[in-house]
Amino acid sequence: MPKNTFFNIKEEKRKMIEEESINEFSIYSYENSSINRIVENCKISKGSFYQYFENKEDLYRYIISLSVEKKMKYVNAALISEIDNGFIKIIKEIFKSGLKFAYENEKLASIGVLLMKNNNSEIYRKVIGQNKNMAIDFYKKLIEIEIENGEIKPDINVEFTSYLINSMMINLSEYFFEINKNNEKKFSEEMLFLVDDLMDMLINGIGS
Amino acid sequence: MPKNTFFNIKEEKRKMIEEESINEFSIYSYENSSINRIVENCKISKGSFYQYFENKEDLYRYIISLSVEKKMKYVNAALISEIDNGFIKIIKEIFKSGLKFAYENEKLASIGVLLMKNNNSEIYRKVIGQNKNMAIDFYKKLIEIEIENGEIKPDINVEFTSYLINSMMINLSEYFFEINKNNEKKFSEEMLFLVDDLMDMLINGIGS
DNA sequence: GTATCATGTGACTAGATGGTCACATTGCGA
DNA sequence: TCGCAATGTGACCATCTAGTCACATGATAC
Repeated sequence: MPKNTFFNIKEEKRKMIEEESINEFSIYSYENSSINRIVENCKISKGSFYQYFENKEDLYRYIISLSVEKKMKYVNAALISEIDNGFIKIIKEIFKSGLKFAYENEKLASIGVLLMKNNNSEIYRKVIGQNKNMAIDFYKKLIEIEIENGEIKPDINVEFTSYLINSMMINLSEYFFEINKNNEKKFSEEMLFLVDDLMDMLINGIGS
Repeated sequence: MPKNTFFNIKEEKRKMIEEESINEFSIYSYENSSINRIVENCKISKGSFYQYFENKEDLYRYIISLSVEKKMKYVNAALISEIDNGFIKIIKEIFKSGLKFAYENEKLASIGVLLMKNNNSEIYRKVIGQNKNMAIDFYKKLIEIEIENGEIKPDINVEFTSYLINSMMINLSEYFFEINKNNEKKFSEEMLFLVDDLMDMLINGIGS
């Protein structure tokens, strides 16, 4: 966590540091990011920076925590409202809220994507660590329940399917970013139809 | 391309340099890899290295070309033998040959994975560049043909589905690596069943 | 006015990096 | 044995990195 000094400085300055850090980490991976660049963009001195944060990792973890906190606000709302409505509805809402988060917090989302991609790095182990399979395990439980309910084929490879759904969520974000980048389209319900397409594919397949 | 000198040196030495470079790039991304480390591991001098290669990029492109060439040998064989057997069979064989390549050339495959992950880096643009969507476009054509043949639903999102299949191939490799790492299982036909599972999911869905 | 303490500063360190270059060694043909 | 060209070398350069530290400035208390 940042030192107390960081929370004592003027809010304007604090926001500036947060903003520039988010910007840096949304462009560069942890390893390739640069404290020098951040302090230069913030127009604060190196010495000041190290009075606010223990080190680079301290700053990174703080920024990640901001991102996680914000994303949780989106996803939790979806989870709570759909918890009793079965697999498809829950997954759909998780995906949609994930997309919405990514659209409304492009840089924070990008930081997450970069971290997830670098899943062999030391910082990944440190930051994600034992929570690595949290999402996958969650999907696994949902699937198992739905198999019992007779909604999902009992002979599918649950482990692999959970992994795949998790990957799809990540891929979906990337696809979404790519479309958004090229087309300059505004985010709309139309974009969320992608989620419906995806879930339809997952449940019913593409074969006719 | 490497300079002529590189192809003049003793084969033993050349193989050594190739091997150590493959090792380095399979662990570190292009940006994080180190020529210093490579020459140290090869026990050649820095000066020698720069008599073989123009620069770091030159070496990297060469190693990538080795990897692509080898992978093509696997995939092309599959393509040629299955070209007339329809979408499912072709995709299955591409996936299977991809897995086989990854298993038998773990480090080369890892280099490819690292490059694909860094799809925002300068080196990605340089090396992959305009071939970025080659695989996706290929899947797109296959799907369109199969829609005409009545084998695939005509109302699916072709663009998105192609993208997804491409992602699946990448995810599959990663999943495969992860399983392989943890279980110390030998590669077997059993592993290839994953591809069958995946394709069954794609065609028929997981719903019952 | 002075003492004290929090905050701000940027030159500096040690360790990397990719790449260069003057020079040393080797091999080979005459 | 000489001469020349190909190959090999590692100290060195400029440039980057994260992190430190002696000092400067500012604010508050008395």
